[in-house]
Amino acid sequence: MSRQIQTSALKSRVIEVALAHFSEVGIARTNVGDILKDANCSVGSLYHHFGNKEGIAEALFIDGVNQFNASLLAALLPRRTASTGISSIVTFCCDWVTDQSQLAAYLLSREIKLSKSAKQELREMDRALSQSLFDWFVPHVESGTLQQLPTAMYVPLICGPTLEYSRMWLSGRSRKSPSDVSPILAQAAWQSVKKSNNS
Amino acid sequence: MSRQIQTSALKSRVIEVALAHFSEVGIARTNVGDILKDANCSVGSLYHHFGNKEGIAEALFIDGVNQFNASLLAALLPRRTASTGISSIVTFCCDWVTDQSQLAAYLLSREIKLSKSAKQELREMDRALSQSLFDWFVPHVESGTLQQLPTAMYVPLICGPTLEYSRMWLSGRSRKSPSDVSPILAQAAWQSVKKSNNS
DNA sequence: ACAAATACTAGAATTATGTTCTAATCGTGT
DNA sequence: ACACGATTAGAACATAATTCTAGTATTTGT
Repeated sequence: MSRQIQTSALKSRVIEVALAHFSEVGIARTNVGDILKDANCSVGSLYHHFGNKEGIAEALFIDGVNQFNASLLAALLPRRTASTGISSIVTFCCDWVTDQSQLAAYLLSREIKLSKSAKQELREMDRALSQSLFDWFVPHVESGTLQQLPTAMYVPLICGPTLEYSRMWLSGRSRKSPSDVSPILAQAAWQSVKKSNNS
Repeated sequence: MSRQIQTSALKSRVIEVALAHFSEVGIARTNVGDILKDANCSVGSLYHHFGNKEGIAEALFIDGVNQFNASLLAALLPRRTASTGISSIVTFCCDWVTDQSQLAAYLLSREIKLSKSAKQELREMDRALSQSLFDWFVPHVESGTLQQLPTAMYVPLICGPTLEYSRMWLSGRSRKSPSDVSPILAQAAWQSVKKSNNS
C-alpha cells in the first residue's frame, strides 16, 4: 500500500475515533491514549500529523464544515426560484443535522477555541461559501423577489431558527427532529426574507 | 468581615478572573494556577468551592444564564402588545450581547460539556423561563395575533437569527454590532411569528 | 540502480498541570 | 469559653499530554 493512502487512512481513522470520544465525554475528558488505542496509532504518528489534541479537534471541525458546505451548495445551486432555494437551504440543514447528528452536535457546540491557522482556514472557507451564496442571491434581490438587506443578514435570517432549533434538539430539549419541523422553519425563513408589501 | 461575604466575594472573584482567562485562550488552555494567582485564592479554597476546573466553567455559565434570563423577562413582561413584546425580546438580546460581549461569547460558544448536575440545574432554569414566556405568549396566540405553532418553535424563530448574527459578530465575521442591526432582526422575527393571511 | 533526503512510525522518557490530602484557622452557635 | 463545621492553605501526588531520539519506509534525483 502506498504511503499516501496508508497515511490518509490513519488520519481519517483518528478523526473518526476522535469524534466518537469527543461526543461521548467532551474534548477535555477524552484522553489521547484512548484515541491512540482505538485508532491503532502510535504517539509519534499522532503528534506528527496533528500536533496536539486540539489539532485533532480542529481537523475534525474543518473536515465537518467542508462536508457540510459542499453538500449545502449542491442542494441550493440547482434551484431556480427564490422560494424553492430558501426552502432547500432550510430543508437541507434540517436533514443534515438529523442525519449526521453526532457530527452536527460537534460542529454546533464549538467546544473549541481554534488556533490562528485554523481560524484562517475556516475564514477562507466561509468566504468562499458566502461568495457562492451571494451569487445565487443577487438575481433574486434584483428582480425584487427578495428583500434588499445587508449581505451579512441573509444567512442568520434564513438559517438562524433552524440552527437554534437544531441545538435544542441535539441537547435533548425537544422531541421532534429538525426534519420533522422543517416545513415550519422553511416557511418562517421565507417570510423573513421575501419582499412583502404590508408591514 | 463575616465568613459568608468573604467567601462569596472569593467566588465571584474567581468567576470573574476565570471569564477573562477563558475568553482569552479558551478553557482548555487556561491553567488553574493562573486563576489562583489572579484571584488570590488558594488551591484548597478553589477545589473546596468549585470541585474542579470544569466546576468553575459551569458556575460561570450558570451565573451568566441566570443574569440573562432575569433581564430578558424584565424587558418582556411589561409589554402589552404582541409586536412590542417580540421586538423587545430581540432588541434586548442584541443590546445584551453588544454590551456584555465577553460573557455573551462565553455563553454562546458553549465551550463546555456540562456535568449531570449542571445540566439538571440548567434544565430547571430553562423550564422556568419557558413557562414565563409561554404565559406571556398564550393570550396573543388566542387572540389570533400570533401564529399557533408547536411550543418549542417560538424561541428559535424569534431568537435564532439574533443569536446566529451575534455569533458572527462575536467571532469577527461581521462589522455591525447586533444593536446596530436590531431593527432588521426585530422586523424579521415579527414576520416569522405574526399571523398572516397571504402565503 | 543507488544514494540521499524526506516523511513517517515508534515508544520510552519527561514535563506540565490538575487534583488530592493533611493540617491549620476562623467564625458561629451553644 | 468551647466545640463544631466550614473554610483556607500549600506541599505532595498522579495523571495524562507532549517531547525526544532513534529507527524504518518511501520517494526523488542522479
